[in-house]
Amino acid sequence: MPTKKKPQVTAAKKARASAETNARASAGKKPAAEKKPAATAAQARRRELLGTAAEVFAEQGYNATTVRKIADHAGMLAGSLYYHFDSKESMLEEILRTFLDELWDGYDTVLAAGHGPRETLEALVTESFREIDRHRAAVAIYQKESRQLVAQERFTFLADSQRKFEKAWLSTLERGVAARVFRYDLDVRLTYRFVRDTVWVAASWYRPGGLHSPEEIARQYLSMVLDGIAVRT
Amino acid sequence: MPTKKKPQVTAAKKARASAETNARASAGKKPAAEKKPAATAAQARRRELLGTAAEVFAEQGYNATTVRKIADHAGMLAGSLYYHFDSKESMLEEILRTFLDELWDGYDTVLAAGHGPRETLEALVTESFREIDRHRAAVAIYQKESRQLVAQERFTFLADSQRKFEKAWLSTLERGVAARVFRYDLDVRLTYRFVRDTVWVAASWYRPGGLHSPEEIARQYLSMVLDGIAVRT
Amino acid sequence: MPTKKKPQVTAAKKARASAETNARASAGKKPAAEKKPAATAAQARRRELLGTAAEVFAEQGYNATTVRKIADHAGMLAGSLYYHFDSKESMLEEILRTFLDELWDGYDTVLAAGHGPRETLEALVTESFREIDRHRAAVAIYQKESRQLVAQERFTFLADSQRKFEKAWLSTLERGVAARVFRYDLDVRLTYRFVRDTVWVAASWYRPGGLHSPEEIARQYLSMVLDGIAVRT
Amino acid sequence: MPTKKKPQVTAAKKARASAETNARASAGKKPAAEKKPAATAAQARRRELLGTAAEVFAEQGYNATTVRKIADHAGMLAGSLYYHFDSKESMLEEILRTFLDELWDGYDTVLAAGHGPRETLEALVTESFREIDRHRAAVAIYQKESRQLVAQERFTFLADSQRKFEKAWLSTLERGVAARVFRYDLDVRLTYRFVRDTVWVAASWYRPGGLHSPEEIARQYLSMVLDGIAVRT
DNA sequence: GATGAATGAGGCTTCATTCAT
DNA sequence: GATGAATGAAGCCTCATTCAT
Repeated sequence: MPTKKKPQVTAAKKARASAETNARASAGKKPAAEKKPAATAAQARRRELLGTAAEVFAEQGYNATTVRKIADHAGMLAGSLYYHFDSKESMLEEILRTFLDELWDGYDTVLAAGHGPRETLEALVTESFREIDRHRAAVAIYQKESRQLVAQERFTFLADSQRKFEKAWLSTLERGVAARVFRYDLDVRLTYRFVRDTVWVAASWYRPGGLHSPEEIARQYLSMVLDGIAVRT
Repeated sequence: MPTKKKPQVTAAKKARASAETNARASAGKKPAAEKKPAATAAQARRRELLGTAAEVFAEQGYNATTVRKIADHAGMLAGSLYYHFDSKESMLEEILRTFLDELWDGYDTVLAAGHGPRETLEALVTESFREIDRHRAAVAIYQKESRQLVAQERFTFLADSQRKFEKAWLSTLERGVAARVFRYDLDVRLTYRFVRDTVWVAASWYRPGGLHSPEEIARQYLSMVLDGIAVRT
Repeated sequence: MPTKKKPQVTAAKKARASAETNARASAGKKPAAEKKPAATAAQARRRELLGTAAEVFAEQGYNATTVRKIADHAGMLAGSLYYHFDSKESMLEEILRTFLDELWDGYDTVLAAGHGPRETLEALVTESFREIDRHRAAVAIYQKESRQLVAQERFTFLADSQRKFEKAWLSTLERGVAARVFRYDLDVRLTYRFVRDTVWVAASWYRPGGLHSPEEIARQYLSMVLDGIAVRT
Repeated sequence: MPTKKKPQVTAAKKARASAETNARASAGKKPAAEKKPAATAAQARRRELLGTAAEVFAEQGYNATTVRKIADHAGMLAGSLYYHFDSKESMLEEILRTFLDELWDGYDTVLAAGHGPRETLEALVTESFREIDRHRAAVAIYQKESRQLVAQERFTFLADSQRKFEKAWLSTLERGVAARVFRYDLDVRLTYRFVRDTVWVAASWYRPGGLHSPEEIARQYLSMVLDGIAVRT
């Protein structure tokens, strides 16, 4: 993986420029309207393509997904994707980054709310299922590929997120044990893995628009995780 | 596989013959005992190579694993693997088949024992962790790749196993609910997925020879699954 | 061939579309005439490459011809051929199919003309030498490889052609014997082989643009086949 | 094709030694008997293997024939063939040399007999069909592969033979034309090719032990070649 | 924005050949 | 004489990527 030499201003610039695009254009008042049609159209296409790519990555696995398959799904030729993106890998990166950004928006809000440990855990689980609902493909990709990816420089942000994630959960669990809200005899690290996996693996079978809303699934999961499946005697 | 005519036939034969070979070993005499060492050595090499391959597949993912990487780990050249196996895919198949065969040996014994639902569930979970202990790599591969593989004719045995698996678990859970051993308000299918994932995902982080024995991990998992992590109020 | 989804589809389509393309060219106007150049250019390239491939196959034998050799002759890299064709084998198939299609165009015309047996034989031989002139490489390939190829599903069309071919010749010879135009003491099958080989083997030494036109060679061959090389006594 | 460095005395020596072997062994009288059992057995095995190889080469083509296929037909493993022969190519060479040696034994006898041109031609054709009968596989191989092979140093003996062959036939034909035994209006080179091909291609369909003896087929071929297939008017 | 054609690296597989046993 | 295991070169094919149009 030699570092890129070609500027490739086109795609990369556009991506980052698009956010500011909103602000820029002729110093307008009502900032939301009029001015971004061009940039927004490009942005929309970009998002659309990333959605398609995510779907295919999730379905077939990143390595098994050829750029051609993505292009097919998007109704264009493989080469054309390179007008929009630097590389297959950069698509993957953007998909995962976008997902994690949104995930942490939600998590940070929850963690900042100052709930008790049980409420925090409930809120985190519920938030997680909401993310699965919104970013099913990205979550599935994350589950399957992140272990391999973290080793690459480009994807170290995954490791950062994982660390933050672990910290949030562990501290919540520890707070709960200390507060005698959670059982004192738990191996906290084991429990962490248990809850974490339990939640995220759901992305592998969850289909948005199914029978249960994310909140409902969260409720049931929480019921099992908190109270167990055995009848209380 | 009617196309090939390679020594694989020989090898495959040996593979199947090996069970008896081992059995006869203890029976001291010398009834044609001389020819086994060769067959057994071949068997051993085969198993060794499959073990290596499984390790690499689990580590890097099947698609991302090149035949050369496997060969490197085995200390030989890529082409040499083809003396022992038909293809990369056939290695994968044999790894998964061997694992599932052993898994079902254990499961079938449990299911045939006529335990009550809770004991059955406990025994299945314990058995599962034992399999994870013994076939960690194969389990990890199974987790990551089986969804893509089932579509291929060659791997339909995965689907068969999945069906059997689902049936065993669902019926155990249903028996438990009927017997009021498990909570009546559970969505059984959801619970099935919950328990299933809960157990198998462990393969992604479990390292044999670590602090906890499989039985101990099983006990803790069961404790969480059955009684929940919340303090009983 | 349901596996592939490559541009070959496009290419193949073009190939079939090309006949009409050529026809329309002379009709001066401009009814959507702009899109053809592309299609025709692709067609031309395809034909060019097949011609190159046929040359090399004929020269070195199909098996001994590496994809790289073809690419070298075409001034490109081996992998680039796969933009135009599915596989080495599919090139061979297209070469032979194209040849046989044209061959049967000619033969069918001859056979439908209602000539007497001697005239039919003369016309078939002449037509054959014309085909050798036009498709020298394909004929040579056909001679050398068809026996091995017919066994493959993909090349059963060769067997069909062979059957049709045999029927046409045998019936012509039989008609001739019945009409006392050909000697009654001939073993018809042996004669069939004799004439058939006599004609087609010429492809192995014939060089188009040489001293003799195909028609002239045909005349000499016919003279030998019909009247023998001995002086009449 | 780097020149061999390894002595490989074994196989090569044996082959050449075998002829003298007869003479050697304990200065015997009646030279034919007793003494060669060992050498002869080896010789026989060698011949047997070459026969097998020739069969497979003829059936599948030299390039498409793997050493393993030959070994399979011979009931041994691929590596074992290298005890008997230096290489796949040396097997091919020996097959062709043996065939050509015998062919020229026959031809030389015919040519030295001082027959007239027509009788010579008849004798050569008959002799050819006898060789086809005896060496069908070798003839078929020769037909299919010789063009590619002559370019290689090792197979220049093929070119020598071809030259001799052409000379023998051309001079016979020319003698015949001069003697007004053959038609004066023939293109002699064309006729040469015609007759040559006509005869040898028969190897591609001839099956020894069929309905017709080689002599009978020769008679029919000669009848066609000399007198033509048309009724004389 | 997109297409069509090509590149170049690399992947899986085959195969003639070697050699210790 | 033969086997079993391995080597190393080469073959076919795939795929991310580039670029002129």
